[in-house]
Amino acid sequence: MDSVEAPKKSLNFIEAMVEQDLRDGLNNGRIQTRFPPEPNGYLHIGHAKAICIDFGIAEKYNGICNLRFDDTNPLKEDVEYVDSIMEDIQWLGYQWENVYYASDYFQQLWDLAEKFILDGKAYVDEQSSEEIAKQKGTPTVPGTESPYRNRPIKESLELFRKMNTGEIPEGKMVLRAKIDMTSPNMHMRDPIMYRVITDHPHHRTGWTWKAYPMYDFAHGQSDYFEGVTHSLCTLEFEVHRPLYDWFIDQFQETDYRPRQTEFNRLNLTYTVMSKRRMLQLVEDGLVSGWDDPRMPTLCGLRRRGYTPEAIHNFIDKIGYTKYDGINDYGLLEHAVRETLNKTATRVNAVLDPVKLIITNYPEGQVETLQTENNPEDEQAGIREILFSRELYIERDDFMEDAPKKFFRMTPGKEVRLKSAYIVMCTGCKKDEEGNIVEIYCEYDPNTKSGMPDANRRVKGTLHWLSTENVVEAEVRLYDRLFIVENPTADERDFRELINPDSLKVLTGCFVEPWLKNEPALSYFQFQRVGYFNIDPDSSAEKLIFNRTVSLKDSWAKEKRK
RNA sequence: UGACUUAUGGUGUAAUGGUAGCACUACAGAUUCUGGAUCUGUCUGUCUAGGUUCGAAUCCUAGUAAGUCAGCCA
Repeated sequence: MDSVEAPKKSLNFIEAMVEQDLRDGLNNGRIQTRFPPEPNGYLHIGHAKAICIDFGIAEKYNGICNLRFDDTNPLKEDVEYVDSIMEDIQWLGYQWENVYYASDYFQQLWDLAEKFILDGKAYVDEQSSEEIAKQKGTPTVPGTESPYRNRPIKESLELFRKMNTGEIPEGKMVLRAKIDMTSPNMHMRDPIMYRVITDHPHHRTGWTWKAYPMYDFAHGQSDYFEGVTHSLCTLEFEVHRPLYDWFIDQFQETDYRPRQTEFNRLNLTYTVMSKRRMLQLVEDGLVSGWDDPRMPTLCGLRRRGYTPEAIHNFIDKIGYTKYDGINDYGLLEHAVRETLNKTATRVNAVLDPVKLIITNYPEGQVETLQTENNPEDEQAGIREILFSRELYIERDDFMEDAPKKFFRMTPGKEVRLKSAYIVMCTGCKKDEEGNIVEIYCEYDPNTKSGMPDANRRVKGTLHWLSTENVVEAEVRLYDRLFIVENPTADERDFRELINPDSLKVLTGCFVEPWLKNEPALSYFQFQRVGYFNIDPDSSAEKLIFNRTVSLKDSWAKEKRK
């Protein structure tokens, strides 16, 4: 029988692996993932990619996903970030099964570390970090063993305990796994498991601990304690995997074990994604903060007008592979346009207003016209707009001497005023400097939208507002933050590569009056212009809109020719 | 010159030994009361060289190129 089912969307390699594991009956068919942020900064679109796979896999295969804060470095972490991270995850539409902290496992990790010492698999090294680094060798030169490597187990155990009492100053001792100093994998050359941090409290455990586990010892073991089956992370942890597996090999008690799988991180053109660089942008005042609408942070994108659906749409398009490429910023813009096109209410807004006078329209007359809220959505309904003799139109929509392909207002030509009448341009008035101050036209009363004559073919349609019925607004036009595709790869400092036009603030713009009562973050399509949302700093007294993304503009393209 | 990983149009991603497809971009055209959206079409691709096979983007070998790793960061 013929069927018209949509072709099955192919699985990405992680989904394929999970389905294979399920077929193999691995871990009794249990699927558990985790999203493990370090609470030391704000989440960005790259994290969103990780969140979507971590939570998405759990959701798709009836598993669970926990949120686990990887808080093993008290120097860098703060509660301040915990709340914003949770907010961003929920904004994306996900709910974790449990919230855990790596610091919840400090005792368990400690006991495990002692077991490693007792088993002769870890030792306390008293050398300086410089000495340890020197002995580590290089990728091409094998390392040499520490003189403390074969000290008595009892000695290591005593010293390890002292590392946690404050008796041992910072930097004087570390606990190291005893693996192989000649391994071609640097991470296997007796990696550090614990270091001492005495003069900084942990944001959750305070002064309880003086010895803190390193990522490699904390992360995999936390996965194991929690019962994670699929530990998904980005490509740079590939070389850590042998160590991840080695630790678990040493104490694994049943068939169960977590498996680490790496996927490509998200790189975006015209964007910097590293926490360090983003922090510099904030600290140098190059952006207004972490939630500056030009930032790739989730709070920045949210303020810019991106919706969770738009983010998901984008993440769906880019996929998960092991190839470390760079994604087009244009694809992100396409994703948000595609999403908002279906949902954004259309409104009239005139960003650069000039007065249009309909000379044959009765003075003082006001008509109430109807217009669609969204032609892409029949459910969206219609609303009323007021029409009168004097209107505002976009300065760009008039040219006194227009080229042939200019389909807008120019003397002697007809254009349609959206949802109103067809008008014929008759001229304009200029000031002494030649600036156009008024444009004149005559309307055809028989061409009101809905009337038979309104079906006349007219090339251009303009948006407009009645001068009687507008409210003023500030409009912030945002564009990509950098002028080069890959600021990180450029030899110049990335701060010199900032797009000087990434923000243009327009004042004296006009919008439909009802918009002043809409809540912050509401989003709209300014008809023929772009997608805009209401900035959180906006108020009924002072309306502020952010441009999320412009509409595609084939006239701009035509003009360039 | 070590280990690990990767290589499919300009970009991202499919094809799981059997017709190289999709999306974005670009470019045409149709259509349109948004120069938006929608629709149609066009351009452009399996890193190289060997091998296995009836058949290779896919498997093997070698090369080339790229990424990651030498924090008491994660």
